[in-house]
Amino acid sequence: MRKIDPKRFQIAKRRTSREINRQIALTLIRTHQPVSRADLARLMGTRRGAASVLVNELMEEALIFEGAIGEGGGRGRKPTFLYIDSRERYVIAVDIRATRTYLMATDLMGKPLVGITNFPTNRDVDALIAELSKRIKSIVADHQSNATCQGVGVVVPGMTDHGSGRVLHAPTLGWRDVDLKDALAAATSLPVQIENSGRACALAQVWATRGGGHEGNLVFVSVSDGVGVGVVINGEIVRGRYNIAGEFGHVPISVDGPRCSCGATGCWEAYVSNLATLSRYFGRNQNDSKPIPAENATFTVEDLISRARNGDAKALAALQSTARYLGLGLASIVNAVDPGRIYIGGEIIAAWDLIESAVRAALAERALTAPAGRTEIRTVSVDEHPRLRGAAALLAAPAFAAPMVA
Amino acid sequence: MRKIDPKRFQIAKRRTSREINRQIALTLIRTHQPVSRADLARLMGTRRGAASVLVNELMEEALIFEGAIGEGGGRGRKPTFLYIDSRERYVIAVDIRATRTYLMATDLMGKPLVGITNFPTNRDVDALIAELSKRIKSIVADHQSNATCQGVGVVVPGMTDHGSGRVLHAPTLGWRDVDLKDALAAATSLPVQIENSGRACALAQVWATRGGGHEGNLVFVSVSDGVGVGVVINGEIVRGRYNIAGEFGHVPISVDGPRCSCGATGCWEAYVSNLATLSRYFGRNQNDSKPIPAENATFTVEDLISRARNGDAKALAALQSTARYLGLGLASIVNAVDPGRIYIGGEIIAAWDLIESAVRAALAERALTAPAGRTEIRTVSVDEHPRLRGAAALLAAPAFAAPMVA
DNA sequence: CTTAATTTGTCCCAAGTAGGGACATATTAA
DNA sequence: TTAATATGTCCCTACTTGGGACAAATTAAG
Repeated sequence: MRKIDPKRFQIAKRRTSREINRQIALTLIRTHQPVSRADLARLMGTRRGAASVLVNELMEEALIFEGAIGEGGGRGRKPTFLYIDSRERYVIAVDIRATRTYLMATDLMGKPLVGITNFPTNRDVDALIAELSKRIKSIVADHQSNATCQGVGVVVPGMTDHGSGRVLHAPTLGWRDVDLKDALAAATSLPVQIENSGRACALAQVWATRGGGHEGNLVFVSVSDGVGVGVVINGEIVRGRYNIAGEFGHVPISVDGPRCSCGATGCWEAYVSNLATLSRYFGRNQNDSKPIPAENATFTVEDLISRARNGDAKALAALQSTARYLGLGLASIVNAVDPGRIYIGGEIIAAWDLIESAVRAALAERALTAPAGRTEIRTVSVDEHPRLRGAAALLAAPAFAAPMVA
Repeated sequence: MRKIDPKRFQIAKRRTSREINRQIALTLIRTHQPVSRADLARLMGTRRGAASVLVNELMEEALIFEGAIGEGGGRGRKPTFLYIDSRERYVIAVDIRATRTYLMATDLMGKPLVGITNFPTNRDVDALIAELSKRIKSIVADHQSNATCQGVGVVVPGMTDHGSGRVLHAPTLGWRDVDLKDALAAATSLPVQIENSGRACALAQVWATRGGGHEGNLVFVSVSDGVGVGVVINGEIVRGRYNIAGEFGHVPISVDGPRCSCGATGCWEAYVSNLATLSRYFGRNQNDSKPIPAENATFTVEDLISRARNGDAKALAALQSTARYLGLGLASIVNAVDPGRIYIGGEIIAAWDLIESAVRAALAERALTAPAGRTEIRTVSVDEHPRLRGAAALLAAPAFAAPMVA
C-alpha cells in the first residue's frame, strides 16, 4: 500500500504499459538467462505473442540478442535462447579511497571487461579529475570500435548528494562540498553518477543476479577506517532528506563511550572501526586522542588477525571485543530496519571464523525477538570488490529499473 | 530507481494504465477538493476527455460525486465541482490500550461519524472480541440505511504481523501470538486490519490531506508507557522481515544503562518512557526493579508536568532529563533513517514548551550534519487521537493507494 | 443588447497496448 | 511415417490514452 504523492506523480501514458512489461522482461532475461521467448511468456504469465513483441523491441535496441538454439528436454521445436547483450555497452566504475583510487570497466551484467587498475589518490580535486579522466578516456578509446560507454559510476568514502552529484563531506579526503559529478562529466563527456560507498555496496547486492535479500530489503555494513552502512528498502536505496540515511555508524552504543571522528562520543564506529580494534590491541584508552606510536603506524588489522591466528591472545581478545560491539550494532540495525539479510564487508571479515559466534551472540542478545536475532548475515570478502561493483551498478542498474509510475 | 523483484512482479494488463490514472485522479480529488474535471485534467497534465472518463468511472462506483456548480473566476462556463463521496462508505477504528479500548467511526476522509466511545479492556481475548463485535455491530446497525461499513481497523500496543493479522507480542496486554484479525472478522463479518500503534500513527500522518512529510518519508514517535515508532519510506510503512522494523525504542542510548522492559539494558525506552520520567522524579535508581510505592502508583506524567509548571524544580529537572534523552534518541533516528520530518506524540507533549529546547539541543548535538540536526519536528497532541486516526486509515487508505505494478 | 472570447464538458477517431486464438514450423516419441 | 508437442509468428479484438472538434455556458467588450 503506497501513497500517491499529490505533488510528484506520474500518470500512465500510452507507452507506460509497454515500458513496465519491457523492463520486467529485461529483468527476467537478466536473472534467468539463457531463456526462450516461450519461457519468458510463462514467467510473465502472458501469451507468447506478447512476449515476442517485447523481445523484438529489446533486440532492436540491442539490449538483448538471440544466441544458439537450445536443447529443449522433451519433444517439440527447440527454443532460441535470449541473452543480455553485454557486447555493445559498458560502464566504468571508480572507487576513490583515502590513499588510492581504483578503476574498472564492466558490462551491463557487472562482468569486468578490463582488470582493476589503481593509482594514488590526489586529494586536490582538480588534479584527481585530470588523472581520472585521462584514464577513463584511455579505456573509452580502447573500446571505441566494439562498444559504447554508458557512463561513469564513482564511489566516495563520505556523504554524497546523489541528485546534485556533490560530495558533501569526505573526512578522510578532506573534501567538503565538492562538485565531483559535473566536473568529471565535463572532463570526460560522459554521464557520471556519484554515491557514498556504503550505499553503493548495498546497491551491488540488490542488483546481484542471485539473492539480494528478502523482498528487496537488505543492509550492507562496511567496517573499515569508518563504518559505512547502506540501506535498501523495497528495492530502493534509502538516502533520506539530508543524504545521511543509513549512518548507523554514528548511532551510539553508549553515549558516554569513546570519542568518534564525527565529534560525538560512543558511536558504533568508535567501537568497531579498524582503528578501534587496533587501539584495543595496543592497550590504549579509547578516549586517548594521541596518535598511535610511529612504530605501530603501519600495523594493520590484517596483521592483527594473523597474530590472533598464531596464538596471540591479546590480538584475539581485541577481535572478540570488536565482534561483540559489531553484534550489538547489528542488533540496532535489526531493531530499526529489520532487513531480512545483512551483508558485512571490510578487512575484519578475513577473521569471520574467529568472530562469528561472538557477533551472533551479541546480535541475539539485543534483537527484540528470537527470529530477528537470527537474521541472516552474509560476509562479503574484500576481493569481491563490492565498492567497485556498486559503482558499476550506479550506471548499469537503471537500464533494468522499474519505471516511475503512479 | 527501484529494482524489479524477479519473483514478485506485476505485469501491466489492459486495465493497468486506467487503474493507475484512476487512483491518481482519486488522490487529487481527495487532496484538492473541490475540483472540476478541467482542473483535474490540468493537474494530471492530460486532456479533459481523459479526465472525464476517469471521473465517470469513479462516479459510477460512488467514490466521488458532483456537487454544486462553482464560481469560475473569469468568463466561460462554470465548473461542476467534484468531491470524495463520504456518505456511502465508512470505516470503524479501534484502539486497544492496556486499560481501556477506544472506538470510533469515520468516513473515507477520516472525518468522525460517531464520537469516540470507550470501555475497559478485557485482557481475555475472547471476551474482548465479544464486547468489541457487539459495539461494532451496533454502529453498523445504526448506519445500515445510509452507508456500508468498509471494515474495521484495529491498533494494538505491541508487535503485530499485519499480513496474517496476528498480535505477536503485546506485553502490556499479556498477549502472545493472538489471532485477532480472523477472530474479529468472523465475529463481525467485516474485513479487519491489525497494526502496531506506532506504525498506525505514522500512517495517519502520511494519509493526512495536508503535509505528510518530505516525499513520503516520515517517522512518528509515540512516547507513553513504552516508546512506539512508525517509519514511512517512499510513502509506504516499513514493517521489516520479522515485523519489528521501527523499534527504535530498543536501540540503546548506553548499553550499560537502566534495564528495559524488553530484557535488555540501556534502551531508549528505558530513558524516556513515562515510567522512566516518573522514576527520575521519585529519585529512584533507574536499575531499581521494585515497584513504585503505592502512594505514588496513581501519579501520572500529567501530574508531574503540572507540578513542574507550578515551580517544582525536581519535576522540571526530571522532564529536562527526559527531554535530553528524547533528543539523543531522535538523533539516532535522524542518522539512521533521515526522514525530513518527525512527529512526536504522547502525554509528555503537553510539556513541549518546557522541553523543546533541550530536545532540539540534544538532537543537534548528535545529528551527523547541521541541517539534519534541524530536522523538522511536529508535535501531535493526545486529543488529535493519532492512534484512532491511524486505525481508520488502515482501511480508508487502500482505496487511494497506488496500484502494485512492475 | 449583441457579439466575441473563453471555459467547460462531451464526443469521436487515431494510435498504441495487451488478450486470445489460429497457424506454420520444428522436433521427438510412438 | 504419423501423431504429439513445443516454439514462434500473425491477426483480430478489447481497451487505453492522445488529440481535436464541438456544443453549451458564461462573461467581457463593443
